[in-house]
Amino acid sequence: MSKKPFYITTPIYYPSGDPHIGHCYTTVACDSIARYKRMQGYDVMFLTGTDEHGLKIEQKAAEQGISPKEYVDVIVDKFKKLWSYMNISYDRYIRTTDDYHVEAVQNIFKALYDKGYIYKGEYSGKYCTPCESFWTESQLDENGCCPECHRPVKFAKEEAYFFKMAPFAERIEKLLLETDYLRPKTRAVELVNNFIKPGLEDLCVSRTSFTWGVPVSFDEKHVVYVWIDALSNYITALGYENNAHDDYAKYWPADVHMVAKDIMRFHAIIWPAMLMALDQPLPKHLAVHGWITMAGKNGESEKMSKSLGNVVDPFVLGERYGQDAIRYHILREMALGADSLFSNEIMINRINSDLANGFGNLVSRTVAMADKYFGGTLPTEREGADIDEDFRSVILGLRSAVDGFVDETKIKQALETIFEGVSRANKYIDETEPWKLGKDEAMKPRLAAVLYNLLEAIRITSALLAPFMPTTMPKVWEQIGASAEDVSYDNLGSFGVLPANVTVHKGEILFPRIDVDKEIEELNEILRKNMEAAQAKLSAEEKGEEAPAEEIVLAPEITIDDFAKVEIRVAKVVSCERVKKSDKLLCLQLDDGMGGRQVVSGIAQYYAPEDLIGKKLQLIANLKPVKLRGVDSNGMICAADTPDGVKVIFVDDSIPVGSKIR
RNA sequence: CGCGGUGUGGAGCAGCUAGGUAGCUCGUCGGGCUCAUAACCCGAAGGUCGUUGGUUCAAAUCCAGCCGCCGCAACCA
Repeated sequence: MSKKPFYITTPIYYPSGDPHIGHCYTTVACDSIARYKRMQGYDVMFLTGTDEHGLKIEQKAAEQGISPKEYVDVIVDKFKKLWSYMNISYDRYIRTTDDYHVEAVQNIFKALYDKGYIYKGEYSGKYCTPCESFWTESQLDENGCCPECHRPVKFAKEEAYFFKMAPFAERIEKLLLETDYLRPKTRAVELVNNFIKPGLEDLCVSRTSFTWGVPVSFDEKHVVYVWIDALSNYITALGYENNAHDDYAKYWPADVHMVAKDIMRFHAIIWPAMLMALDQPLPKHLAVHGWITMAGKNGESEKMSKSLGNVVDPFVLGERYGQDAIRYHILREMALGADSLFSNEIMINRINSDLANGFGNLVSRTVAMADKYFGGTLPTEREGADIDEDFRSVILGLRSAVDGFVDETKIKQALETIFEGVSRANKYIDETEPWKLGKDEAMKPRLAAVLYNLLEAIRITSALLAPFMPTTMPKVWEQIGASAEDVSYDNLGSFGVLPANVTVHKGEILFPRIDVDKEIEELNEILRKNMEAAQAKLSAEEKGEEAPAEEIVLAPEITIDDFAKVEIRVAKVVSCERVKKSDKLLCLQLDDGMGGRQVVSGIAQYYAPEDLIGKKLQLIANLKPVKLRGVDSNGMICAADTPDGVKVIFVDDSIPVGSKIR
């Protein structure tokens, strides 16, 4: 009988910086599921990789004066090292720069074009000349400038290819609302309301503004949009539209794509649309998890961020507590959809209470007793008791419960379940009081039965835990004298698997208990140093950039006549209020010396209305009026973009309202 | 009136779909035990279940309004 296939993927990560614990989150979760399914006997394909194209990579490489490929090679190496360190058992690693992937993406793009789902059109939008890139309104920074270089953008058009999304809207809506594709499903409504109901816009799927990407095979000046490139990895890695692999028929459709919530949209909408357009089956599940957030100073959480310098280095943590402890903590806190709080304290407490006190200590005390009372080898004469029954049934119930949770991608619950078994075992020791039995020679058969039951419970719980903590569990098996066969999946459904005369081997402490206060102090010290280093680096970078790299690119030269077209006048703020239902807009009533006017400005994050009232400022007086969030705006006030935000240019109070500025 | 989520003992959460003694983990306190990594086991304290009103014999659970927090979308002339 051939094994059933199981295909699980992480996203392919964007190697614009070093991997951190956020990357570990998804990857460790997928690894655990992959290992569990392998244990169950599935033929597992576990895919991860890196998404190596795009403008940002091109720029990063340019900064360092190396080619994009050289740049990503270095970082990809770091990813692979981390995965190896964290014991990630991926079966295949795809790089979007792999030749076969590039070729396949070209074929996919061509196929979509031939089917009429991709057409050539014109892209128009905000364009940043120095960066040679288009940005959508929402990508622009808080000043309405380029998010990359923070210089002003202008309206421009370029030729581009588009992917028709509309034909798939209805099917996607059904997929999200009526199937269990999306996990957790609570987010489906949000997606449908925000993206599908307003009408799916055609997606711009090619760029001519940079070259680091997959060229469109039939129109070489275009490169394929990174998301089309990236999402395709899930099938190209199996050999779809290429000859490097031949696993597509076997593994597709994927059983689980796991992603973090920030890229849910692409996987929930664009990816299904692509597959529908290609006439391919859809993946079975999209498991969306939250972010690891750092517990901040005031108990507030902040997203992990490199610029904040609060990224916890997985290598450092692994060094201190062991990879499995890190894996355990990540998995144990993971909830689908919700963010999970990460702090040194939470992690250490978790390691102590579950791993050291709970599981580790259970192994330790059991093995120690077998050693002490029987010299390590149990006698075969046994005496059971009623009390054993409940214990045994709890332990034997674990496997099917865990199976269920793993299938639902509920890793946290799976682990909780196993640890209920661990607790039950610790309780069993108290119920049976083996230390008393040990004092009475006549009770030796009873004692042997108790210890044997405990070893069996450890065998079963440790085997169930092995997919989650693959490094430590084999050490447990060593200690309880279990063979590889003893801990196979099939043997987790019954007691009596270990040999009756099993011999234990007392070993090292599995999870040493951690001194919380001392450890937190040390970790905070490390964190503080990291922060300082990050800050120093940041300011050094800024300085470096501001001096030579500060090549301020000026807009094209204009004549004095051009300038004369702009009419700047002094105006006084009469009143000011926030535009309701808006985060960024203030509505100003100005005395402009011409009867007054209303101007809307996007500075609500920097100024409170009362900060402005009574002040004089510069007004672009002849700007074409527009409506912003339904409010008329007749002009624009002058403000400077600074690293600390937007600063309005106030005018000396002695200058009369209405004065022309030139 | 953009959309959605959420508000439960000190902390983090479950319970809410199918109303009926408020539960789990950690922490705190008391007790027990000594095989064990000062670990383990038992017990206790601690909650007007955001708020107001409604339905009901009965509401954390259903309905309506309000408040707070979070996310998404919009908004930056």
